[in-house]
Amino acid sequence: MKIATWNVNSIRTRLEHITEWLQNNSIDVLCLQETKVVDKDFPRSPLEQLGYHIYISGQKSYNGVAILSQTPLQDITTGFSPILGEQPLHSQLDEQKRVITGIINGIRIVNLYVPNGSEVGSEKYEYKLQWLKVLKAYLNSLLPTPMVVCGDFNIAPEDRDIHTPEAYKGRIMASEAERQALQAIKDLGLADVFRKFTTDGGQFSWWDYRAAAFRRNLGWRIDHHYLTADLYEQATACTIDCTPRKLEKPSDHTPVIVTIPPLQS
DNA sequence: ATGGCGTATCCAATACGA
Repeated sequence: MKIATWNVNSIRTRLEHITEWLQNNSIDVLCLQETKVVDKDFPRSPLEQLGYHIYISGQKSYNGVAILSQTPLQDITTGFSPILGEQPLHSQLDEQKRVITGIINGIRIVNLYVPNGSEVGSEKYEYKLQWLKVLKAYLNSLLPTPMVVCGDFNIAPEDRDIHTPEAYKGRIMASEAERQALQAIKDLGLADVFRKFTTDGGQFSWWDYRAAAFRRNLGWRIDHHYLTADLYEQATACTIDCTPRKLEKPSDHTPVIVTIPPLQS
């Protein structure tokens, strides 16, 4: 079973890239971020025609997540509140549509669009750290079900995940507090499955649109799959597909795919 | 230090991303 994550930076603008990519790759579950569209305007039919069931949580202009699955998902919920309870903090964080989850073959898929954070020390940075703290509680509540937690984390876990780490030391997506917040989540029993297969640097999932960053491979690896121990052991591959990033008018991110055995006992 | 590019929106100039 192949589970992919892809920040598409507007699903309406990227629709042809997405349908073409799905036709060329046997993807069972696709987790999308930054769909940037309200639910009533989500382009369902072109994706349903490819056999996908569609689960969405969108908003106008910003954020928005979706799961496409060849098999129907169970227990779909969106946001923190259904799992953590209706508290003011959770409701407030749920105004931005960044979380959707469901179960397939006994595996819980969690699709996340972690806040960007803008700049270290900014209000948005504090929001990001608070959001990550709530995310940890959210994921803890979902355990011990086997999980694939994937999405755009907007954090480079290590220096080898950044093209020029010394230039970004302590900056947004590389700061110590962000990395510690991510580590606290991993300490629940989740592991970055890309690193099971690849220790190299220079492996990225996002490249700035500016300064010909993609052509020069000046990127960051900020799109990840975190797996519970059982699934991590069973995973047979995790690959970054740079093909869509080469197209005309691409997303600034490219898909990352994990392969795990089809059925869980 | 800034902007560099791209997307969305009250379609023009601004917010936001990473």
